[in-house]
Amino acid sequence: MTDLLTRKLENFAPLSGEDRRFLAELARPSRLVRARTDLIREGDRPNDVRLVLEGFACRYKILPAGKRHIMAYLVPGDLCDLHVFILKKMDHSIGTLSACRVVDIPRNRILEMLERPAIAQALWWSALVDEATLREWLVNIGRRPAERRVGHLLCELLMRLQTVGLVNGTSYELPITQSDVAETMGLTLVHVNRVLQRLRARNLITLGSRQLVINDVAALKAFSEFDPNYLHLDENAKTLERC
Amino acid sequence: MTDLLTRKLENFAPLSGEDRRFLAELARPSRLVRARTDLIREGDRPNDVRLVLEGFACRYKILPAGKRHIMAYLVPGDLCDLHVFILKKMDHSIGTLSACRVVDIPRNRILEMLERPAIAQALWWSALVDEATLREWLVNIGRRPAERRVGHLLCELLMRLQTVGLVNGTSYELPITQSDVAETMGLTLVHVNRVLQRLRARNLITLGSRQLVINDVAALKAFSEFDPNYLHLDENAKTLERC
DNA sequence: CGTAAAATTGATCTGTCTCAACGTGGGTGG
DNA sequence: CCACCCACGTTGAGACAGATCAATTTTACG
Repeated sequence: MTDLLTRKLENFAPLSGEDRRFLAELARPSRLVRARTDLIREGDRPNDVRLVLEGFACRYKILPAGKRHIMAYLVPGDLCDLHVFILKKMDHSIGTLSACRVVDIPRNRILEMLERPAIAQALWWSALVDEATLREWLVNIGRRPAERRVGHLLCELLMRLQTVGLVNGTSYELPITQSDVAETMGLTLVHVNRVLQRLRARNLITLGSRQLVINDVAALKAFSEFDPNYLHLDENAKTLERC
Repeated sequence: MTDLLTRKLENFAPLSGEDRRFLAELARPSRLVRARTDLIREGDRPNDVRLVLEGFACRYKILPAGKRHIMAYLVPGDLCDLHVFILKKMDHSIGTLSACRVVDIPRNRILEMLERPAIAQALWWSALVDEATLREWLVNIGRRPAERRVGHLLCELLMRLQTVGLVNGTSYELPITQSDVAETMGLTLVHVNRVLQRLRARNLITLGSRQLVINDVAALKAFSEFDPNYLHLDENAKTLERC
């Protein structure tokens, strides 16, 4: 439960004991945020970086017609806005989906982090994986039919939550609403509902009361054309290169 | 025509004369690549960074069904794969759409670039803008009907090509195929054709023989819900912050 | 000039949306 | 601790944007 960030970053770069200690201390003053609350809004200039410890948050934009589109999920261990040091204004908002525990990490803390080579490299890795994920989502939404699209999302979350130890066998907590899924996939909530029923009917998943069970992981992955290489999880660099 | 990269980066960070000289020299040994040719493929481990000087290239993935999806356009002045130093394997391919002039910049050249604070900052800015563009595309594909979707793309290209001086008034060369547009927008080539006709009928654009004229920029932007803030062009930082 | 790539047109089909109810479970105030 | 209530999930019927299939015309170019 503790040290999710460490756990996640270690997936990529080997960290020293001191690195680990440093990261563990980051999570010190955390706060609770209720569901459906904005952490930062489009147009704001961010002052610090947020780290999610518990719960699901998301990046989103609101369209002129008032509809929300979700562009990324932030799950425990995820860090937002390393951008802080470069871009002046947020071009999108970040809000919680479920109740969350978050930490606000001030700028100078981040600068200290970036001075530790292993952490810095792992942080860039994480930023690049976020970008790769965006590309995969683009393909997912652009090209796959609704059923595969939703299946793909469930597979991705399985992998991501696994890296922070939030998966029990083949099951994880999914504290979001069907309407959230709809706003993520560019679908209607009505259609998401039917799609989930069809995934259940195919005996691929069991979903109820915020708990997802993937009945047959290999089958769901195959069905959803899920190829995890975009998550770059197998690149546990033993070499420390320059950042 | 020369120094597109300089021109682009200056949009964000003020560069010294020496910075400019440095960037100008980068483009030295350039090569021509014919249309529809891969520059690098999914699975490859990149050795150097590519810079596009002329023509259009794109990032793409091929789906199991054999269909290609384009996830980004690379236009003159665009740099690919700063990732080189972090990620081991390409999770997507890059290929030319039209004939292109490109430069291959070796690793050590890049390291030298990153040692120049102004250039380094501008480079990170550019990477973050690429990511923001991906998010905007996600919304575009996920939520907007075909006509607006295509209009949005044309507006974005107008802005991006403007920053490198490739726009004449309100017109620019668009050396890509309707089928390329289809593969970018998650639409059918047949439907893209009809959409373009409708945009012409609305008197928003004139398009023929690789040349696009936007008849009424304000109208097209409004119609396409185009808000350029995600390109972060107005942030000509006069301050040099730490990277 | 000939030929292949690109653009265009027409007819039909379908996945997803829209609108409109209705069911349900878990939290909260009385 | 029960009853109410509201957010969430579910179901049905009908409409439509965009897909598919299949030609045909136009353009670029060797």
